[in-house]
Amino acid sequence: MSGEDGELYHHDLGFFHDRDEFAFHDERDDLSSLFAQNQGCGGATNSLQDLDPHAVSPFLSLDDFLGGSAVRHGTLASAFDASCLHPDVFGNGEITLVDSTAVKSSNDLAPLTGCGGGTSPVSPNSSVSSSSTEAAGEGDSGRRKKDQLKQEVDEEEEEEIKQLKRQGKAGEEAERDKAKKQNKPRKKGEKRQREPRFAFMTKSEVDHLEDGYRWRKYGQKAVKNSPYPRSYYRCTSLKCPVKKRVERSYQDPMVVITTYEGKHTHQSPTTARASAQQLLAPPPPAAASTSFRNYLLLQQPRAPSAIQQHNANVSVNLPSFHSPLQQPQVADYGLLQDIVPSFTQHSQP
DNA sequence: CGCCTTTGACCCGCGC
DNA sequence: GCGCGGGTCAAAGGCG
Repeated sequence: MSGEDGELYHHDLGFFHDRDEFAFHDERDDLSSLFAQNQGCGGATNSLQDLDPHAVSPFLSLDDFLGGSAVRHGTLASAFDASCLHPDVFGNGEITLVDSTAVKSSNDLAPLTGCGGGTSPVSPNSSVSSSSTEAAGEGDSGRRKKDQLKQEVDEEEEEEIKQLKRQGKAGEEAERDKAKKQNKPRKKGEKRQREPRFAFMTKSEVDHLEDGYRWRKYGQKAVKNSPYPRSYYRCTSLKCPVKKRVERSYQDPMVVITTYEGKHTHQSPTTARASAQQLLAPPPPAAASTSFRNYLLLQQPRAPSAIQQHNANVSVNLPSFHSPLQQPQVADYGLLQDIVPSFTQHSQP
């Protein structure tokens, strides 16, 4: 991330930095003011956008991120009990703070994004989430272009590799050729679109949060102005484009910032298992209900309040979210069901 | 053996 | 044009 993106990040850090004002805040008053400050996140005021000149592009709502599946915003808002604090944590988007009571594990979080994580245990903690799409902004345009081109090229390259192999070229060599080519833009002026992103802040001692998917770490970079490195993960599933970045806040080492990018093109292993189980037997009525989806259900009746203090010391509301009473659309089930396998299986005690 | 992490090198875009 | 920083690649090594 460089250039504007970096700037964005720093703007965000302006928020992030200020742990006293942003994440896991303890002061209700401050949160209130914060919230008031940030109503622009889909609301009428765009103070944050004013703060951040780059954050002018259309936000990607959670709906958008969730593949257009009409996730009930109100539900999410309530569930996250969070407000949009900044339109662009890692681009342009929305942030939600997640109540610690909501997030017993990353398993509860990531499903929301349709992306997911590793296998490490997770401590129950508060989180912040943010959806974003840098495709809209100029922020990461460079990398975006590259990625887009890379994806566009992938299929062609694949064909080329096959041809090369047929021509006697070693597969490995062909792969390398492909890799090299991937870094070269195919056409001038063609803009690469970044996958939608969705970021969480999670208070956790564990960096890599379990979210039902399998990930392979493919890189790690030192983060400027931070003693903590940023790790890059990729979904191990074949042809699944989802990536995630995990970094620890240097302001609050307990805070892990996880950014998902892209949508899974497959079921999560957890989901698959759950589905299989469902086929075999009806879900237990009181199964361990730590699923985020479960939490969503619990929270549904609640109106998205601007400020609600929780254990996590975060409060929020997503101004852009619809009322929780709004009729859920069919799609409500679509991606969420995909990503939160246990949702329908865990009934309330 | 397969999968994963580590890590240095590399590429690219952006700002100066 | 250069340097910086973010993101990615891929070889090497570890682990079960």
